[in-house]
Amino acid sequence: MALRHAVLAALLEGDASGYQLAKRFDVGVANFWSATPQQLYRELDRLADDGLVGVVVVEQQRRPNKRVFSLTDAGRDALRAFTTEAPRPVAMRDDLLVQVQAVDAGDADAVMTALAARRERAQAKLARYDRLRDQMLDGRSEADYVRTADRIGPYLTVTGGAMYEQQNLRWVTRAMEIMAEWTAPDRRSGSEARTLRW
Amino acid sequence: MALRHAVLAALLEGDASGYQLAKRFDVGVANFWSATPQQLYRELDRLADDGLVGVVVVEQQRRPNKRVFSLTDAGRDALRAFTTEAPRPVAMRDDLLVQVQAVDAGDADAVMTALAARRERAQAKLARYDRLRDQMLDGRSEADYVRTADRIGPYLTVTGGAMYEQQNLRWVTRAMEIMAEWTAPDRRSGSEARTLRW
DNA sequence: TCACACATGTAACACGTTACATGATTTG
DNA sequence: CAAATCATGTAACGTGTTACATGTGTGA
Repeated sequence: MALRHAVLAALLEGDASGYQLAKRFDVGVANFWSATPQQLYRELDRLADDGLVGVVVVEQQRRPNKRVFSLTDAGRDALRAFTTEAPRPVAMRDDLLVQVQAVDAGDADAVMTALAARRERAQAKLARYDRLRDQMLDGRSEADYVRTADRIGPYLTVTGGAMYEQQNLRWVTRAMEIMAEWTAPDRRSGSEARTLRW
Repeated sequence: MALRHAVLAALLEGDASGYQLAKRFDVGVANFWSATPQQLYRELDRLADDGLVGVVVVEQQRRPNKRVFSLTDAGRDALRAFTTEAPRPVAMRDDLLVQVQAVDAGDADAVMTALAARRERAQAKLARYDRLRDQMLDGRSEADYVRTADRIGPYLTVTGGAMYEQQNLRWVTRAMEIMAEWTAPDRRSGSEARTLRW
């Protein structure tokens, strides 16, 4: 049940509607958890049922009404309790890794293209995280920030996100080099270069 | 449907029983995908139904019989086709990141403990991946390996795994330093050090 | 003798994805 | 005038987790 707590944690940043949360949890943006809008609407209803979040319907003249959610004391307690539980180990689940693993029996060119696409994504996310981090620092040095800011959680996760994407870039780059070397035409005789031995 | 293809990719390494695959896909060992035994049994049945894997029941005298699965030509085709599809972007889903994000409203000591545990895990996995990689290289340099080995997929994913764990170590270490600094007793007045301002 | 490895599975549930549906307003 | 944004949701399905059940053989 980590989605619950991810939602609660997101509400620490301020009250929000399902729609706003959906943006924070978008795969392309999320730096500590990602989820689809439907997951959020479902979970928010449950959280409200369980009294961990409060709901206020905000009537808007020119927009559909929105339900603005906020942490209740019970929600805050649940979140605190969550931080004391052993986090479950992360499971590797990346399609691209499966494609790379299977490249020997697959289409090397297609995998190369996928690696290049991943590289672009990583670069974009890295840039986004760096910007976010700079906004948080607001001119201060890290040491200074740590001494003066009122939250470190978001700073640590955004730093983690940036480091993760940097690592992604390094790996993708290296993998592409090795694959290029592997599929190089001088590597093995004639037509065997790209289509392998089965 | 990436589990399917992960299973097919695993069978490239050789025929295996559900039990053997379960070990390869174990969270603590897996370097390109992880899955529980139940997922595998379920998926293997489906793959067999769909003719992507073949089954041979091996009778054993002192052991329960086992069903040994192998790739069929159709399975190989499906795997190849999979390598040409756009991989879906990875979704961030790590309990520890949620805990870190929420540390400002949570138990900082407990999160520290969790970070330390993650550091140990990362170190262990890194050591495992390094060993695996050394076994593959078998004394050869990387350049040499790429020229002579008959598969690169597993080498690339194990390299990725190792790099990923190294990055994990770097982040955890840094996060712990920053958190230690943050929770340091001289930081803010008295009892406010660990329990925050709400 | 106790725990672990081998080997298989069922049932139930929780979580995540995809497709679809609705309808107003703002921006280009 | 079309597309994007705001704002909500349902239905159906696919994937992943947890708990349980069964039984033999090996090693400390």
